[in-house]
Amino acid sequence: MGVTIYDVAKKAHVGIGTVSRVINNSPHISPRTKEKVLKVIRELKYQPSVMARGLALKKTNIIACIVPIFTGYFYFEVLNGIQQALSTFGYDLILYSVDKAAKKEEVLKRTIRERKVDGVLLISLPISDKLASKFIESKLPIVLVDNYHEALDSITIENKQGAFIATEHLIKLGHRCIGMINGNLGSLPALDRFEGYRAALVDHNITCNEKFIVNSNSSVDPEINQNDGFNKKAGYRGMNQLLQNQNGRPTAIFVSSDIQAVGVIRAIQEHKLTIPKDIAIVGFDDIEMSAYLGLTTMKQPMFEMGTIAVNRLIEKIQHPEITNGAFKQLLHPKLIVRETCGMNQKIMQN
Amino acid sequence: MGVTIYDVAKKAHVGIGTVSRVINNSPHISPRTKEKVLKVIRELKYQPSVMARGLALKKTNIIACIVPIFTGYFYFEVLNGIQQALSTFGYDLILYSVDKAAKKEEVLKRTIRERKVDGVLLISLPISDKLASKFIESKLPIVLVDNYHEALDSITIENKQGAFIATEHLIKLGHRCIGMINGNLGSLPALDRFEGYRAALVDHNITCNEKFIVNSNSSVDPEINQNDGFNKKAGYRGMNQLLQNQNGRPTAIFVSSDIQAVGVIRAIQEHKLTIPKDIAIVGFDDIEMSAYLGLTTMKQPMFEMGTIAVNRLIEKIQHPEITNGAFKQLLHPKLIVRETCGMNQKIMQN
DNA sequence: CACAAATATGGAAGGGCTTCCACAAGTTTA
DNA sequence: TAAACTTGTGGAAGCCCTTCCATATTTGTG
Repeated sequence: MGVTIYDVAKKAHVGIGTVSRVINNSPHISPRTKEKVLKVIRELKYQPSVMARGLALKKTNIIACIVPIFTGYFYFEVLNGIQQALSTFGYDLILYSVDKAAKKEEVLKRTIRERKVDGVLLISLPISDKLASKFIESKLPIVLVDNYHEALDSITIENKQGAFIATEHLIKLGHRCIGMINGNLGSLPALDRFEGYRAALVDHNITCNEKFIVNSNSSVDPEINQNDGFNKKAGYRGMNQLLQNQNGRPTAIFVSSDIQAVGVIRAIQEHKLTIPKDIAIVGFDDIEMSAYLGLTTMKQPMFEMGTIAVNRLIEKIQHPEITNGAFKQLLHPKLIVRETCGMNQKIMQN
Repeated sequence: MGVTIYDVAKKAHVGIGTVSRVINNSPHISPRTKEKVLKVIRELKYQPSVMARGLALKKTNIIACIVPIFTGYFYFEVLNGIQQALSTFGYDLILYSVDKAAKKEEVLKRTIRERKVDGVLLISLPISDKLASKFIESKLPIVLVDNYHEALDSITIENKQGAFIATEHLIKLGHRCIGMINGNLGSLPALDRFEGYRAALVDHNITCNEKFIVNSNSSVDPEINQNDGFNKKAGYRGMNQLLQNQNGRPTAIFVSSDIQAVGVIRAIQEHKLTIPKDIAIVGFDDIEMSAYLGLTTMKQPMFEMGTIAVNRLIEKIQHPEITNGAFKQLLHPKLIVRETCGMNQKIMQN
């Protein structure tokens, strides 16, 4: 708040370069001077100015994290992983939450232009080819989490495989009439999960009834479109829609996200049906709440996704020569069996 | 990424001061030159360096937001409000999530020293007298949200009043044996809510049975202590504890947070009891999920808290002469009646 | 029309750091 | 003992802005 490197230099009877070297742990400095300078720094409570350093170094020690307008534990968990990893590297996190695609574009472009951050983490948000190449050109490191682009580094999970496992689990439990409640097919995860679901049915020679597949494409209700349809309301609406079908109903449903499952469960209960007796459910994500709902689901390693992303990003910041798009981490979801699939009665532990 | 104010000045055949004035909308500039400079800026895609500007101005246009390690919609909502308000002012948000008290101290001290941010928002986190005066002394603006300190500005909600209303609602529904499941009494909100609960009972001449009051003080389980006991597990454990009581059970319970209520509901269901028939519930917070649980609760204006906090903080940044501690905004929670209290059968709308 | 006042503009200084070059002092080598 | 390296240190220059002061230009007034 006033004490600068000059004050320290003067009081320690050394040059500013020496002080700078001490701060930055430069090897070419004698232990004696180092100690002397350190002492003065302590006395004066000197703290280097982040701004000045940033200006000289063209580095901010901040990374930007762009998330959809967050309304889900998924982002919480991922952000927690990011935070934790980041702090071990001494980086700070600027958070941008964007509601609509237009704003996303604007934020991304601005981060490139402004150079306020050393790197960017883009969570669950697709990126256009044009913007992707802008990033490459600008040499601003970026890592995608839970989304994919050919030319950029990314961390994704095996959505298709996960959906396959989830659906197969229901099949193995004897279900032959399995519906799916999905998010917006325009999003990659939703599409992949749909394909995995279908593949499992095909694999087991089960014809899937198109009537029992609901996705939340282009609803007029903006709330339902939020987050690519991965939200409670979309689940609630989807399930109601499915249950209104007069030609019977499925005995089991694969729901493409746990958050939707909350709405699905609600809808089922309102129809006076019982889970899993009347309808069994498997979700996807394993958000914190899922254990309390007894929800069988595919667990995503969310926290881990965050830490992996940070590690890669820091690596890229430190080694700018690393080529973009070489890193494609694929994580595997894991089946967590609870009650809604009808296999266990109780797994909650106190 | 290279084009500076000098490049613009040269190409536009003006001085750097003129360019600076154009960027900053200084009034003393002729429309002609302004247009000329603006044109060059566009051509060169010039973007002022945040760092350099920060150095010259001693301003970063970033504010820090410190939250408990977030695992609750409450913070989501507040953060959303903050984000939204901040972006209208052109500020960015650095997020720090702290797990333990020691880290909180460290983060706070660091923000003061580093001067990386123009202001601080402290969410749901108590602050020591010592640190509070350090902030005042440092002239770094700070606003507390969901917590209180005499000497600092704060936005809190009427916890006591809210708890009173919630409890009274149960009383009015005919309940006479009302328990409470609370967070950690060491936290102000928990204490206030407890007082409100008791005041309501006293007001209606109901003696409260100490056996039916459970709080999550100092559990050995760190998970239960997290977030001052406002978490699912604490609710789950608390309810189980209450139900193990051999001398009967209350007919209604006031739960001090919706997130705990999730655990409470779970525990009740596992005991094969029905809500609200066997036990009625009223929560506190009205997190997003509450509607889907049919949970009657006290709604906190979370989003609004965020925006109010930002407005005040920006005001303080712009007018450093404003005295600290003069601003004490008290918001009022509102009763949202759903099903768990036994009053309505269904309020969910599609 | 002359001169004062208002307005517009250029650019040096300053903000606090890192880095590089130059040089001093100490050490090794032939 | 001189020459050739090492090692440690000082401080100018550079990073890119804003601001202030000096100067140039325009406008207004009697």
